[in-house]
Amino acid sequence: MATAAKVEPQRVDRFEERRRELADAALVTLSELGYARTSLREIAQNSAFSHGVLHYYFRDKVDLITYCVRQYKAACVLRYDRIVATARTPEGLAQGFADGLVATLVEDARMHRLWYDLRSQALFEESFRADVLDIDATLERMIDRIVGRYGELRDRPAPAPSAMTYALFDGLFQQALLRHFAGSPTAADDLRARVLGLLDRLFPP
Amino acid sequence: MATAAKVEPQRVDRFEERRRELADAALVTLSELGYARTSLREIAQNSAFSHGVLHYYFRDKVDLITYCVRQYKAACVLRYDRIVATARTPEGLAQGFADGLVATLVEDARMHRLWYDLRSQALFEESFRADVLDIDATLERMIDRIVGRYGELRDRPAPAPSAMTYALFDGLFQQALLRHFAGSPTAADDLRARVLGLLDRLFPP
DNA sequence: AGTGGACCTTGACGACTGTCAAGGACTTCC
DNA sequence: GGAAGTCCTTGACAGTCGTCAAGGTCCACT
Repeated sequence: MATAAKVEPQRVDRFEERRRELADAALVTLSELGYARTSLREIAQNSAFSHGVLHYYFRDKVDLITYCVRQYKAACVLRYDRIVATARTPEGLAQGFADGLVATLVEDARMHRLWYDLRSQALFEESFRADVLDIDATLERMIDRIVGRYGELRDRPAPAPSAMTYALFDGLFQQALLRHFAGSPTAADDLRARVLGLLDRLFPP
Repeated sequence: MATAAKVEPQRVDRFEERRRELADAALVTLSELGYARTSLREIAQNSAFSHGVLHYYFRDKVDLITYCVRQYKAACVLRYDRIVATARTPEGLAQGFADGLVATLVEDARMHRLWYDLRSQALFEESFRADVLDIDATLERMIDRIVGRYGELRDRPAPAPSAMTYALFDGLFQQALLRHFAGSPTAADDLRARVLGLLDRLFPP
């Protein structure tokens, strides 16, 4: 039908747009309170709508949070691929990578504590596990692109499986995040130094 | 008084003993359900007592969980210090360390997912932060003793700040834990290989 | 024997949760 | 202009939560 072809996609777009809008609001609340203490009413209160609307756009709470996690992923990887694309020397890439992590630590601290919270939840609730593993794999590939490119610039092969490299950098970042929230003033600088140090160790002279 | 000197310590002991007993039961439930879904009634149901008794021995829920976290710490470090004490060669220490981590991964998986859960909570709730940081420091020192001893056996100085070494091994372990719960059959073997690989990189030839 | 205190259970409270049905407001189309 | 459908609000539901007070039971001591 002529009308269906015109109306349908528009409706879907508006529907999807609202979902994204609500998920954005939910992410703000979630990153503020954490998974355990975030209620649907609290999410709605930090949005322009009332609590009932959440069940109009999402099947249930798990559906909403799963959608949020997916949305979070999309915004997560963008920063670093630009660094990879623009770097011309290994030193420049290393600096850009370390600075990027530090910037993430400072600017997106709340969002990342939510990520670690949800990843911990995935250890208990199976409903989150698939999405969490998917995001984790995306982050792993991102780290792998950076480390791989760094190796290229220094004419070296990949030093270790990507899962291992990812785990190492993730460990550094997570510790820095904890220290950051604990009020340590050196958390950011320590992170930068350790990221550069780890890169050195992965590609010894 | 003669009676006070005899009765007081006994009462304190019984009181402390019950607290430990209840904390043990709480840890079982917590490691099963995670922080977000564990209620005081559920804890009591998995113990020999009713839910009201928890407020006889603990001020409130935070007091209980804080006590649990402290108790968890004590049991946490024992395994590895024995490994350090008995190892005579660097290869033996490395093997013992890697095997110990793998054993922890398999046997104490539930307990350790609780640890990561609570550490994530500490990023949100300030009431947990002090205890979590304390446990984290204890684990860091444990890793430092292992790596330091390994360096001794190979006549090398410490390769990095203990906080960095701890973060790296913790990253490896946490990834292995996620894979373990996701059902990956190679999680344990991968962890072993990566721990040994990381030790090698920390002390390059 | 009986009294005081430690220990534990029971039941209730107000608050909060996810979920959903009923219905109003508003737009779109015939 | 009225009908249909979209979008959102409101209010209620059945549970569950942490907390606490009232009151038991049991033991030790006088």
